[in-house]
Amino acid sequence: MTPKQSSERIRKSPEQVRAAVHQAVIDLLADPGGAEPTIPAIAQRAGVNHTSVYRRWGSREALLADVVTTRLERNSPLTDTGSLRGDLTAWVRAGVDSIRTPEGRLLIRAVALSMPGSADAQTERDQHFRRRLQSIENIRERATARGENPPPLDQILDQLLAPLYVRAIFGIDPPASGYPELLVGRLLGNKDTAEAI
Amino acid sequence: MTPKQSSERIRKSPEQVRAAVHQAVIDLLADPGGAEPTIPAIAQRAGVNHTSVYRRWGSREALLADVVTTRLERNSPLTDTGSLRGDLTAWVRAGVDSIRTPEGRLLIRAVALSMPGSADAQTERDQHFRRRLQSIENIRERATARGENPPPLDQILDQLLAPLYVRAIFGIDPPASGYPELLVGRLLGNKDTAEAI
DNA sequence: GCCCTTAAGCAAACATCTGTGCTTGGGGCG
DNA sequence: CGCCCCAAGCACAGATGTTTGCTTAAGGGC
Repeated sequence: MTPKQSSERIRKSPEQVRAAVHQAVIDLLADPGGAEPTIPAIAQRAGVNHTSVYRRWGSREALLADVVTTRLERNSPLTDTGSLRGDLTAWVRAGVDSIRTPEGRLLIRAVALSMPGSADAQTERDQHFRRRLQSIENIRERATARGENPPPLDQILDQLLAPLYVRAIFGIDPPASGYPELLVGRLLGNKDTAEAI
Repeated sequence: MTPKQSSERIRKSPEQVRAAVHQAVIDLLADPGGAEPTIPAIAQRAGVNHTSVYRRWGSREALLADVVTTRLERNSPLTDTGSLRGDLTAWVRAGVDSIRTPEGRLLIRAVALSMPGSADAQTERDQHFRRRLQSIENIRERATARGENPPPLDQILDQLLAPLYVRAIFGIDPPASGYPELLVGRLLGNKDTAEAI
């Protein structure tokens, strides 16, 4: 086994390719000046041949969907705080933190918008959305088990998820502080909390 | 001057080009099976030369923004109903009607997705958004002139505009009836004592 | 240790999008 | 009626993205 010289071409393993490409997507999305990253650009950044990307993922949308899914899988903050209000607030706070970073915003933008009207894309989009709603469903079920009476899913969609997504997509920063409490307060009613308007 | 035979090339007037291209964008967006329409595809569908499109609009984003703006301009239902609640309800109802049609949904989706992270695109996006918010601002100003106390713009964004946009983008149908009243009711309070909060 | 399947790398063709110089039709204006 | 300017159309060139055939390294199974 000759030690790999600097001039020696080394071939990445499939797992290395996967990791490098994922990281490259994140990096390029997070770059504020850059436009929509193309597959050749991603491949170059990752240091892999672009044909490897084409053959493995097939399309830009599939690649983005893979990255986003992996990413969201990692941070599902389903900690049980003991109350519906606490769970929802934590959930929103995680979302707010996520959309504060350019990377998070652009990931959401990417997944929300990368799928055109084609049929299979619709399926993928639905799956993404199902995942997001599933975590809310878990929170609702826990609340029901506690004897609380959670609002219907539609209302949570309108009042918690929608503001986060629209702000992420259009790049509108949420208020600096207290935003999770504000949204949840509007949803559940402002109880004894000293809220500012 | 030979009368224009069928084989004779006839040149469209600028206004005809504009109309044909706009219609082509709508048609291609509304086609469920189609992918993101490109400028050559749009031009071909419109029966104009693609260079005409490039020279007049310059970019795909600018074209889409133009179509959407024109479209939204047409149905700006800024009728004065005499009350803040009435004005807002009418505004939401127009939005709901718009996103019930595939064409309306896809237009909103298109304008949201057409702007990448680049700097000038950010400007265009802001302009689009400003237009939408401007009509809300008008409603707020009228309310203030009447002596009513309208909620801040941010709150209207979160509670009226965001649900509409998210439902449009993700293709989630709004409730069959009473949705405008429901959203406005959550914003202003469901009783007629609207100064609660 | 050897073979065999898998997938990365390479090069080249291929398709598509984007932009430019030029010609010419069409409508407004004197 | 005739001139002039604007913009649509055309042909072509350049850039970029996409796909394919082939070679060969890497890792697993026997």
